[in-house]
Amino acid sequence: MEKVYQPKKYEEKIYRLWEKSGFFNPDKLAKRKKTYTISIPPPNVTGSLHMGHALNSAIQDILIRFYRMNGYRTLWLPGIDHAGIATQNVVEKELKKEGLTRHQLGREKFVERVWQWVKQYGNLIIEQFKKLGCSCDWSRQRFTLDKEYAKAVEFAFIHYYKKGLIYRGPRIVNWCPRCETAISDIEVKYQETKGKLWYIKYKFKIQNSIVVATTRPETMLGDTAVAVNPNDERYKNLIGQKVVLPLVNREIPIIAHPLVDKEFGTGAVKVTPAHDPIDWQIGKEKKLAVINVIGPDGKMTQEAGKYAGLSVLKAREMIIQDLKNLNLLEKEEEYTYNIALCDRCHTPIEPQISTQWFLKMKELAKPAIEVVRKNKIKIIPQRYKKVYLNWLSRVEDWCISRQLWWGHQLPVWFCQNQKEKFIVSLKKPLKCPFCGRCKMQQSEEVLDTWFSSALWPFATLGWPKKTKDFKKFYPTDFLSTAQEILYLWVARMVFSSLEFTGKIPFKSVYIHPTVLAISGKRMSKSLGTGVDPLEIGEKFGFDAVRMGLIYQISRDQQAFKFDERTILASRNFINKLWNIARFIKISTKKDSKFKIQNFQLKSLTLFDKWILSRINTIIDSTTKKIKNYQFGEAIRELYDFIWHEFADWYLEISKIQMENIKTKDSTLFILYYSLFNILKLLHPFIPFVTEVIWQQFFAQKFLMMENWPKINKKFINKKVEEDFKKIKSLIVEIRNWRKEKNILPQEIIEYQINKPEKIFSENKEIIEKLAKVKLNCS
RNA sequence: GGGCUCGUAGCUCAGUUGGUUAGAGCGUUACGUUGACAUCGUAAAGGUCGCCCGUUCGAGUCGGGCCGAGCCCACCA
Repeated sequence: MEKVYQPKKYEEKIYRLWEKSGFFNPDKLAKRKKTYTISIPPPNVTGSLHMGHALNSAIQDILIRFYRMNGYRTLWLPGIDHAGIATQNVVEKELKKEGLTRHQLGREKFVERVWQWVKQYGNLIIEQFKKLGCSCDWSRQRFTLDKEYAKAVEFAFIHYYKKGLIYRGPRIVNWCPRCETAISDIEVKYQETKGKLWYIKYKFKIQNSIVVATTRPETMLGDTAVAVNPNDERYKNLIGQKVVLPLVNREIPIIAHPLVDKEFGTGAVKVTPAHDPIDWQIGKEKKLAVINVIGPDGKMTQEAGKYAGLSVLKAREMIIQDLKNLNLLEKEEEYTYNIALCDRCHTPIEPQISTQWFLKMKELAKPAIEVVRKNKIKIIPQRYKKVYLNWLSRVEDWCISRQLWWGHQLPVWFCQNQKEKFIVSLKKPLKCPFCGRCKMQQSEEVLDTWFSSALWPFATLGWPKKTKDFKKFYPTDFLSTAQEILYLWVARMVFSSLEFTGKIPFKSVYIHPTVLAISGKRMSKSLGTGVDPLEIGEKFGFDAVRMGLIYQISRDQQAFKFDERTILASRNFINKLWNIARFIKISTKKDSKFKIQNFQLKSLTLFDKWILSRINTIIDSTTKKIKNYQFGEAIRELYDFIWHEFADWYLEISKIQMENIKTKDSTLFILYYSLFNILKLLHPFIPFVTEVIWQQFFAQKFLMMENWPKINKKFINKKVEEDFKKIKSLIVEIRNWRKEKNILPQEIIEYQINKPEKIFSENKEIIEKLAKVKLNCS
């Protein structure tokens, strides 16, 4: 064994050995009865390992390794998400470098390109998981667009449709007039912009007027109401009356709606259901007409009358001028607001009405609420339970269609002659049931990525087929994830699972803390605040990355600032562990007659009894802490114990005890006993180095497959621990005395222990020697 | 705007039912290459536990208020 542990020399080698052993695969553990299953939250295929992944996979691997050592048949099922929008964007950017757009390529060719990209780069993150030591069963790896998985997705869609839970209808979407596509909320970026707020008079038929404030006067052409807050005293008596829309001369009603803010502008707001999400919602509730005045190309439509064909900005200019001329513009103010931009091309978003597919949520949400309310699924930390329940209890219907090319195409077939007629079917119908002659065409749309990942925990096990895996490993035991996808993903898995399997998808959900930059800001590439776990791993080893991250989490915290110094501290600790093992190995070599198997516990010293008691206490608390998901607490306790009790004290004591023939063998035995238990306790946290050390002692065996230590209660002895504390303070006393008298360590001048306790007199020799060891300053 | 979290040593953080002298790592200072380890050891300096009020024999810990930092969600005419 070298003086310094070199992770680079061992980590890859050990991982290959593990993989070769086959023990990541539960089929190799078939004799075991109890199972423990985790489905990995599938990273995006475009993804690269970031701190969140590193932390999350460390957590999952700790549990998998812990339960594997506890005799469970463990399955950690890995996989990757096709991540619709994200992936499509990446490939589009690639194309752009070649001067191509996806439209030039055509759908089929484009999708082919994406697959190529996936094959080339899609496995990068998997390799990175391996670097971290994740003991996933790679033979069961899944991708959300695999053929089998795609079937499950279509099956789910058809099931919902047949049950009447899926419907088609108009909805307002974020529309990018440059890309000419609807984009998702995630793709919309908000940017603070200085603009103007215009106050426009809408006149009543006879006299007076009501003034509305807007940043987008051009949309007024599509106004179908003016809304005020129902509790606004100023306008109460106007509700129900009509005003004349300027320039257009259409009569529109004044309505009341709680979404209107009394404080904003004049407290009266124009309602344009066709071009604003909130207005759309108000319009839906109040059954207002929807008038489209801006087309998909960003130009004014025929409905805009004399402004038709103008760009939005040009129309705005003219309208302001016209209003001024009519003396209908009361005033204009400087105003700063968040403008919605397309993430890709920075064009302002034009909300547009389009036809989309929806999943009715009300009925599905009910059981998903129940299982969490009744703690059938436990959410940790508990406070997220409220967040989950809150969201589900007022969830709206889920828009599941996306106008993208990369994803699961809807299993919906349209008649070519009667464009609005369609059937829902797994296979392409041979004959069109509507016109009887056309070749039916599949819907061009794809499903929201989350629709497929909602099926993840069971679809990865072969559902809807009743596979052996599904029967054996479902429901899964544990899901660990980041807080921001509690609704996007977790809630959706819960109701999907209840609907399709009748079971909960997992027993516990653990929301891990967010890893922030040391500045306290979110880690993000675009902010330049990201820290790359791979770089740090190359520098300090991946055990250290795992341990350093875990070291920083505690109880119910929601975030922590990533501190590289904990990785350094972990690296140092790992080296300390290495040298503890090295010391024990060297000590054994000196005594070639020693055989651990032959040894029996007898004639133990106080110090032996003390460390035995401590180790068994630690076994107990580490076990409990891992079971309770207190990973940070567990590793911090192990760190303190191993360094500051076992190494600082027992190892020093053992050197003295091994000089004495009477205590030599028992001391060596205790050293072994301690080391082996320590290695086992640490293995889930730092699997590589513990395995490397283990193999220094047992070349043919895997620590990964060893039994988790069992607490031996008869070793726990509080009296001994108390006695040891007393001895410790006596040693400090002696040390200080020697220091005062300026006695060098090698000088044999004895301290007169003038205390009557037996433990002092009985251990006089060791105490005095220890005091010398601890006195190493001049 | 809604929800949530945090404020303890120069920095990053522990401190589980309120109870002696508030801990660790890094950093700083001094000393030390003692056969496991300098990725180490021994020690030292460094804290009115954000501020105010309350409950209590007793508060870093419980309650209320204030100030400050940040996370998540929603996104505003």
